[in-house]
Amino acid sequence: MPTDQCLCRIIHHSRVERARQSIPASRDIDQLALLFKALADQSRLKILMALEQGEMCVCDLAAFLGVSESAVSHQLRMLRQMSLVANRREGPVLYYRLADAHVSQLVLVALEHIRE
Amino acid sequence: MPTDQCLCRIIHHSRVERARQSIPASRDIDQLALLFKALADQSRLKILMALEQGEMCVCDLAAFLGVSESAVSHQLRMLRQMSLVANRREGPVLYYRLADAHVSQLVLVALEHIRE
DNA sequence: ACAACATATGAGTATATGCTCATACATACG
DNA sequence: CGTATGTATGAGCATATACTCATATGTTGT
Repeated sequence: MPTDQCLCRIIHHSRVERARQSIPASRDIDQLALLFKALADQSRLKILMALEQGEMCVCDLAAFLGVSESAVSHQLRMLRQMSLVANRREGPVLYYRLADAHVSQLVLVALEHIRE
Repeated sequence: MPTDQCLCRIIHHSRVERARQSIPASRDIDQLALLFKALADQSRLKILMALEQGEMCVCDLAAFLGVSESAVSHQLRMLRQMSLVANRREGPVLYYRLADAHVSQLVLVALEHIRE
């Protein structure tokens, strides 16, 4: 009988310890979860994928998604907070773009995964 | 005055068209959102990062996270549905492991992003 | 300074998510 | 077989999320 066996409450202490020591700080995990949350929505994903083709203003994105500009603005706010997009003002118009290369990378790897 | 300007409802049609044509199928976006949803939770992230150190059984994970085994089981189910983890039975015990390399990759890129 | 446009934000509401609790299933062992 | 262990699942509830609507902000042109 393997002493290793899990008899409910008698667990593999060494594995639990190993996991405890390897895991990033709780603050980082928090941020990770927020980042993935920002990506976990169809509309926001569409926004990001649209922006891979070049910058667009809020009403472009609203038209593209077929939703209200207010809704888009709320979503852009979340994407901005997670540094996924950045904007540039030209007169009264705000042009949004992808903030950095990580965004495309994440979407790319995720696409590979679901198409495996 | 740039003809390009966004006068509310008069948008950059060409950009919207370009975005429309470049975007993946709606079904793929759906799957992407589900995948990121699965990653958008502290407990599930901890599970995945723990499993990078090697396979663990359900009660290991429950002890590690400090939550009920039922809660872990629910979360593992979601991770399984998104093919993020796989399991192996040894007697009554199920050992979980990461399903493929994409998982680590996604977490790695995401960590880079939040630490930028 | 005022009006109009582009966008942002806050409050409120409907739905989705993550847990708990109870129960069911699968395997091992006497 | 019946019991115990390990895990899975379903229903129900508390909280979080995404939208709408109303309002605020910032910019331009007159």
